[in-house]
Amino acid sequence: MPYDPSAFPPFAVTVDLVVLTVRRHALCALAVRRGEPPFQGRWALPGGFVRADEDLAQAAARELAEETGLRAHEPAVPVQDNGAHLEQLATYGDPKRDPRMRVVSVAHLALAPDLPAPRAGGDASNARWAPVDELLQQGGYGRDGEPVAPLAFDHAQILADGVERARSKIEYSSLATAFCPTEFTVGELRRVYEAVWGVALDPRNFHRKVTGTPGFLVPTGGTTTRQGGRPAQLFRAGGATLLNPPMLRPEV
Amino acid sequence: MPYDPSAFPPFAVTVDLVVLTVRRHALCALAVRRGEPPFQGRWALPGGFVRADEDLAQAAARELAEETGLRAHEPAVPVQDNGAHLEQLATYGDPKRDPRMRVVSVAHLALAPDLPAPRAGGDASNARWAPVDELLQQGGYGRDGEPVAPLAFDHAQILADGVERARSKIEYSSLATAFCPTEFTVGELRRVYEAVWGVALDPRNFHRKVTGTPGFLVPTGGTTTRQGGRPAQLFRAGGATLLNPPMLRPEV
DNA sequence: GATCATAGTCGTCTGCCTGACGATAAACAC
DNA sequence: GTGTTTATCGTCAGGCAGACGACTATGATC
Repeated sequence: MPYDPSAFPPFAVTVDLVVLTVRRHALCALAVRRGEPPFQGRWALPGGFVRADEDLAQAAARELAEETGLRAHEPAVPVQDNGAHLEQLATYGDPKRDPRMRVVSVAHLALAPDLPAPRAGGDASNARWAPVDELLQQGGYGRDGEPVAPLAFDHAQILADGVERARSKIEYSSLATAFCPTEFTVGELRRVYEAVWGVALDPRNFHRKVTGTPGFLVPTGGTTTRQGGRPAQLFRAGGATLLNPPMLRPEV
Repeated sequence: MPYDPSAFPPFAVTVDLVVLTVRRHALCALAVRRGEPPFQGRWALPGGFVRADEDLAQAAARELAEETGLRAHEPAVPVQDNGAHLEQLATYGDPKRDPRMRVVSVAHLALAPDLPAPRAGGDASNARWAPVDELLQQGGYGRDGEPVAPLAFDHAQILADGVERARSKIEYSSLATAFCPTEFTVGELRRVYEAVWGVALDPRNFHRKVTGTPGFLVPTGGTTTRQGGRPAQLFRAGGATLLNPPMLRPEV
């Protein structure tokens, strides 16, 4: 017994993705250049329509794979083998958020390790990793001095919400490891926290904290000297998803 | 320049509400009885279609007012004058969640002080406050011994997600005061935490904690003896929304 | 090869917060 | 008055976090 279609207004439903990674000590997000109006030529978050037979999480995972080649992991599953963490973020449905028609967008948040340069439809100039600070500053100037146009639609708000979610979630979950490759050092993990929070952390206290939190890190036995200096132990992400006690973001 | 309507599948978009309150030491949710198929006669969460010119938050506030008479407060605004806290919870869009057609539901979470009995369309027998434990137990028996049918659609999942959100959010925010009337005692606030978390808390340590957290509680100067025993100081919710340090849920 | 710079790891100390719990205070019921 | 209930203050020991000293193991430089 289908509804009478005239009994409710029809909506288009899309998924938009906040894909975050840490590159060169900076928190970066994936941005794609819009090829058609509205906001033609402006940067936007990747996204697309949800298909008729598709769950929201499936649609987000499909878009993520199309844009980055990443496979998505469910939130509950520990991150492994270069897959990305993917979770629902929030839903945006202001009647005027898309000038063409009524579009409700279910935004998702993905956390990925550092990746090779992205390709959007094979065209590298239409997709890039950009520091979130740069994407979020309104009407400012980028690192290269050229003016920065704000993101299309309400994507600046969505990105800001995604960044805030990531910042708070690495406090009490092991999600920071989603930014790291399968094997990583304590120092690399610390640089992730420093980039996401934008603060400097004491290496000694950080080391004590993460190695002392049960289930967070599992030593693999290997060592590496990637960063120079004394070789560091390698770790994998442990089974714990909730950290107890949590990592504490330093006061303002 | 509207989209070609054939370029994407049409969706119906609804808002569903998890309205929580604390009654008689139990965390309760608002449930309404369905008057038509599917799931006719079963209990469900209140909700309805988003209108063509309505934002998602507006739709949720409208539904909340229709069901309870409560006015909604934005998440950032301190709770006052018997308004309820209202925030977006999550969005549910499984293609099969409604057997009639493709419906995407943007669930919202509302926290309200103890209220008089609800009325749904004026009919009291079709709306009630039910303990969440009772609504969530699958195929069990209620307090009166009669069998409990599970909630309609995927509403058990939505309710469970809402309860979990509330449980974790009162840890690090002042949201527990949304369950209290404008003026309340430390003991009343403690009973809110005990009901939501389902644990017993030490009255002395709780008192020290909440009165010592800056910005959480503001004494009004009055006292009350509502609960019997020695008169207690009355407080209002302070301006702080984020508690630092947070309230800690006792270990399992 | 000695020295230096870099990064990692282990300890120590102090202050704060927490949980456990004793003690006192102010109302009501009998 | 005595008992009961709830509120409120205090004390004490253990744990964790921030500040920071010390030592280790590598590569770079002279």
